[in-house]
Amino acid sequence: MKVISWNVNSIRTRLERVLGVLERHQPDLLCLQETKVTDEDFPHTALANAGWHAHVHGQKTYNGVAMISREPLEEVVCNFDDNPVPEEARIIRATCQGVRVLNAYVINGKEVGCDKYVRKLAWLDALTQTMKAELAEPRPTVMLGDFNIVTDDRDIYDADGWRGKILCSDEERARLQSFLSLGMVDLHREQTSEAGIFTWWDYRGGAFPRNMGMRIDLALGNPSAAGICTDVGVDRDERKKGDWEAKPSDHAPLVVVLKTS
DNA sequence: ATGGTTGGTCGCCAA
Repeated sequence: MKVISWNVNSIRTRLERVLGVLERHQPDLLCLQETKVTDEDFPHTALANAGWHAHVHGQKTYNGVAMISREPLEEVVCNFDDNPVPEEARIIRATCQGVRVLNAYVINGKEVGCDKYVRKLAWLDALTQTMKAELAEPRPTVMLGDFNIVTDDRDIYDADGWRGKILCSDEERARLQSFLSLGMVDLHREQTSEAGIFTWWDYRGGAFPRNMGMRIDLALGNPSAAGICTDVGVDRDERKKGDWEAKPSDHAPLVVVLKTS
């Protein structure tokens, strides 16, 4: 089964690209972040006409997550209990072909120490509790999405310049470690230890052509999921395409392949 | 440190 995670940065602006990714990759499941649309205004019809099911958890203007699949998903849950920011639509989970999938859009945090940063850490702490409860089930479980955290120096173009700053602080990395302490592994890092694999490039300053990026979109899996994960890769072409005529998202899709029976 | 681009929405906020 193929699962893709992609911060689409507005599904309405990039609907044609979403349809293109679905057509090109033929995934079983596409997990989107930053759909930036209410459930009412989500382009349900266009996706249904192309043969896809969509489960959505959105809001006006900001955030928003969605799961788009060939077959209907099971056990769909929006949001999570004890969320310190319940009004922000940042997580949706569902079961696809027996695999539990959590699709998360982690708070950016803006700057270390500010109120948004404090909320980011609290939200991640609460998510850890939800993750722990999910892992009580022995089935393959994957959490993927835009984590807005750079794991280590290999995952950013200028590690020294960013050290301790937002996305790279010890406190954020400790929250990432807490997921690993639950037994989850970074499925991408199971495949390669190579430095300079990025999933996001700033729109500003020609960051993409200069490859000034970061790996902040991740796929974590429990041992059961890791055991059947055969490939993880970044669809860099999707970020590349589009110079000025067909605008890309600032994130590239992260493609995860699991060998399900 | 600022930079400076994009999206939603229409004066800015967020990333």
